[in-house]
Amino acid sequence: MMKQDIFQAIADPTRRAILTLLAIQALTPNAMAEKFDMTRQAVSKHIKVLYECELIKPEQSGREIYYHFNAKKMQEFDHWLSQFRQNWETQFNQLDQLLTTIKEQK
Amino acid sequence: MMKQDIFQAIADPTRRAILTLLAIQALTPNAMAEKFDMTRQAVSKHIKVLYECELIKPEQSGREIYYHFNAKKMQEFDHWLSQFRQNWETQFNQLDQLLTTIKEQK
DNA sequence: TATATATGCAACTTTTGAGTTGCGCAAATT
DNA sequence: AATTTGCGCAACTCAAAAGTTGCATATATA
Repeated sequence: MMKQDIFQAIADPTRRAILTLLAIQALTPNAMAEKFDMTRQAVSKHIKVLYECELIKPEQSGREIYYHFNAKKMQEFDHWLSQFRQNWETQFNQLDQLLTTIKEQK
Repeated sequence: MMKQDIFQAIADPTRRAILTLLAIQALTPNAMAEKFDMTRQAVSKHIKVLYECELIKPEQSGREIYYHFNAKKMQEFDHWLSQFRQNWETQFNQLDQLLTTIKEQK
């Protein structure tokens, strides 16, 4: 498992749109293909990428497969991003200080 | 401006490493190239991508260019992620409830 | 049982992107 | 002034990824 890179997975705009859709409700591959102007097979390949990095989960229902958004996996991004969070808070505090200093000089 | 996609920029592992480096301290292209086993020109291309989506900012100093991490831009990513945050909190609450129910049944 | 539908897999083409080599320009050094 | 150094740009190669067509399989429906 984890054949695919989660960063690579969200790099594609179509896959991001799929994730946004699935975050609202689970859908079958056919239903997704109808939403985008794309063949079913093309969507199917995106699904494979998203599935392999565990961003979505399949739920078999007869011959249909409903794909669900896996929120837990999305948190990996959040974790990666957190290394910068300290940094941007600092940069903004510095900006705040600068603005305050300018104000006081007036 | 904004020729490059921020998601695309982050998709590459080398560019992610560059961002991590620059979040700690500003560096010149040559300094970055030394960190990775890569030609300066290869790094230079990554710099271009990161610059064009405003994830880094150049600071000219003589003939050297120090590139700084732009924390503000990274927040855009955070913003995109926030659409799922509600979702994953919900999914975890549901999991919590399920686990609680199972416990109570014992 | 025959047929239609939903899906995944494989082969192929086309596009994109990472990395290299070579060049030119501007700032430092001699 | 000549040379070295730091950098960006353009052309090229090569690998990966997006999308297509065709096919196989499994589940419904007639």
